Amino acid sequence: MSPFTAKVIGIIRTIPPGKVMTYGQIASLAGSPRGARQVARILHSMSKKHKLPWHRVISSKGEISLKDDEQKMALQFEGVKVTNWSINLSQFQYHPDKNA
DNA sequence: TGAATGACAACCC
DNA sequence: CGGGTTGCCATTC
Repeated sequence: MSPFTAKVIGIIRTIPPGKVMTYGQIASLAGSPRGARQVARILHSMSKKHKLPWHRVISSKGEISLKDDEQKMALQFEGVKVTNWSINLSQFQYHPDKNA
């Protein structure tokens, strides 16, 4: 467990319903702008052990990676329009408040 | 300790 | 615009 991992988890937990974040964005906020893959690995490995809203984490193209029906339905339920596994980032990507 | 992996991202053709 | 390849970096074996 590295500070990066803990930070990534913390960031994911801050994603509000109806919003999504990309791996690269999360990785960047976590301190590793190139660590998008680690974010993916963290989700893959820790999501079950943590109560992370991993379904709000998508690829930079605004698409669901797993193409999991549960994830898609969860997002739609929160208000995110998921069209053919794609999401309108400009409309649903979450921009964290630097003021926090 | 060293090598391989991976829910990605960016670049090139 | 679409498809394929390379780079990145922490985690895992």
